[in-house]
Amino acid sequence: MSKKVRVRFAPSPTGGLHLGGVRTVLYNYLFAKKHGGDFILRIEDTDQSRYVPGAEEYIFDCLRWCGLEPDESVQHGGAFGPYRQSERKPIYREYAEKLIAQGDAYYAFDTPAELESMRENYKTEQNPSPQYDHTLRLKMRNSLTLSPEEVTALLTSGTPHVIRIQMPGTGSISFTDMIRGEVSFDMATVDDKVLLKADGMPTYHLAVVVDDHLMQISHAFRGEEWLPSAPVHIRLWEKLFGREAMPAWAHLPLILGPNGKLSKRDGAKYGFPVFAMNWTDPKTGETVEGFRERGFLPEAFINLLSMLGWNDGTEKEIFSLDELVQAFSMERVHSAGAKFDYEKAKWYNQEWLRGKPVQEIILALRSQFESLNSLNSLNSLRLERIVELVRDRCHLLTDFKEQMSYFMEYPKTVDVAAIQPKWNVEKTAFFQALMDRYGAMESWSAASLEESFKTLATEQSIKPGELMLPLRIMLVGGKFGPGVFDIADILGKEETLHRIGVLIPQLANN
RNA sequence: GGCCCGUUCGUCUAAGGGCUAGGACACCACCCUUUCACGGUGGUGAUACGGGUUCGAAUCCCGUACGGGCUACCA
Repeated sequence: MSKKVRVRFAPSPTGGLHLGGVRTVLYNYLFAKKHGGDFILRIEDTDQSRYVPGAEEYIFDCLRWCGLEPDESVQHGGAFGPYRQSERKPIYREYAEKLIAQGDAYYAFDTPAELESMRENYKTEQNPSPQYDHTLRLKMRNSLTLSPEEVTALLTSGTPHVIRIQMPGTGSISFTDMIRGEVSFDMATVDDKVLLKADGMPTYHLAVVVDDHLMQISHAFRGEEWLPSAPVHIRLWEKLFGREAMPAWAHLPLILGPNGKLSKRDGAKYGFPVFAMNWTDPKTGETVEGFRERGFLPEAFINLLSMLGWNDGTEKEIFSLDELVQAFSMERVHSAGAKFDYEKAKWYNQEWLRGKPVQEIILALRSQFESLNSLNSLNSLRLERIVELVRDRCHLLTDFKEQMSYFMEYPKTVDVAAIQPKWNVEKTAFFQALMDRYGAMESWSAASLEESFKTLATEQSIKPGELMLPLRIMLVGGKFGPGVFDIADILGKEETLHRIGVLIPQLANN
């Protein structure tokens, strides 16, 4: 029988969680759940120099928001911990030493300066970036070129060193990618990657192989940017645990920005979020906006991400997470990268907003806008009517703020210029009379307000069309929003009369 | 430069050798609407190029071009 499906994602706590990262998590998650397996989250904190405090918690917060909680992780426990790479340090050295004993790796004592001068010295026009590979390793200071005595002496004296894989200078290596099929590499073109760093921490290359083995990972899905280093990982599997035990690989297509691989800079540059949630770098204080704060619903965020490189073969585009789990298959994941389209992203959110009960929208709005929480229960009822009225005009949760603002307080700006040129004494008279009529009304409803308005207009021989816009400007402040009489209805008698009354003298005097 | 991956409307994509290359976003027009949206109807718009294989190619093969990724003691 096939072993249980176990997939893992290994974020590095060095910053925010971007679109591509969340999508990788999502596809891992979907595949695992579809096959009744586990989704493991391992923290890739090997590079201490870039480790940012708070980033680890941030990653979990993002996943929680998206509804993609791992089954095993630093925070959730599990049988294969620890899940933080820094806490697994001794394990990696053991396997690195094993490779050396087998003759598949070696110690290298080259200093950063020596490496730099190597790259400088061997740089040519044909080869601008020489690699530490089979053509150059015998010219460097390592356990291949030094005598055993020298090596022992350097080691015992505590000389800083790394362990490098020794890639063969001939032959090729190939594997089957679930998305791309057979991929093969000429081993002579692959360099001797560092496996264990001078500080004793593993590089990704060693860690991913050792951990995938120890954590019994059955499927390894990651971004396409890892494809070039796949031969190193395949080689490590061959030498350490055997190819039969190796997980199935899938290299996901990249999510592209307007210019190549999506970067966090693109967000600021083109005006859309690139991170799941706001991320503030504690070192620089710089904040990059997240989809959540921009007003996206998690369902929509997940949905739009899922469709960037995958579809179910039908014309269905709106999927809940549960539906995705059902419909997902790695066979239908694309091989080509997908350019992120913010306009379409907003459309997904609009669709999700449309299908949501008012109460849930209000709940989401309350969590986003503190000011809404101060409303009492009576206003809460009013809030429901308002949300129902403006929801069709909103793509994002944040759009509600603007759409609802004139219900909550007097309009911040009033576009008097839109009606001033056509204002006259007849209109002044009309609105004064309207205030009397409205003031005397017993039943305050949109229908009765409209009827009364039109009757008065007819009596005074003014076309209602001439008066609708002025009324709107008075109540809303601009040329937007739902029907004026609905607005007046919700505003209530007192506030409606106040807003009309305030503007009449202004218009009449100019 | 080298290695690897990729290429269908502007964007996301459907079509796994056989209808007029279908849908969605965006855009345009019209309808609805005495505002702005929503909605409805319709429209513009694509198989990168060149060779093969085949009765027949978007689809399979080769080449070219273009795009992207990698080329760190980062992931």
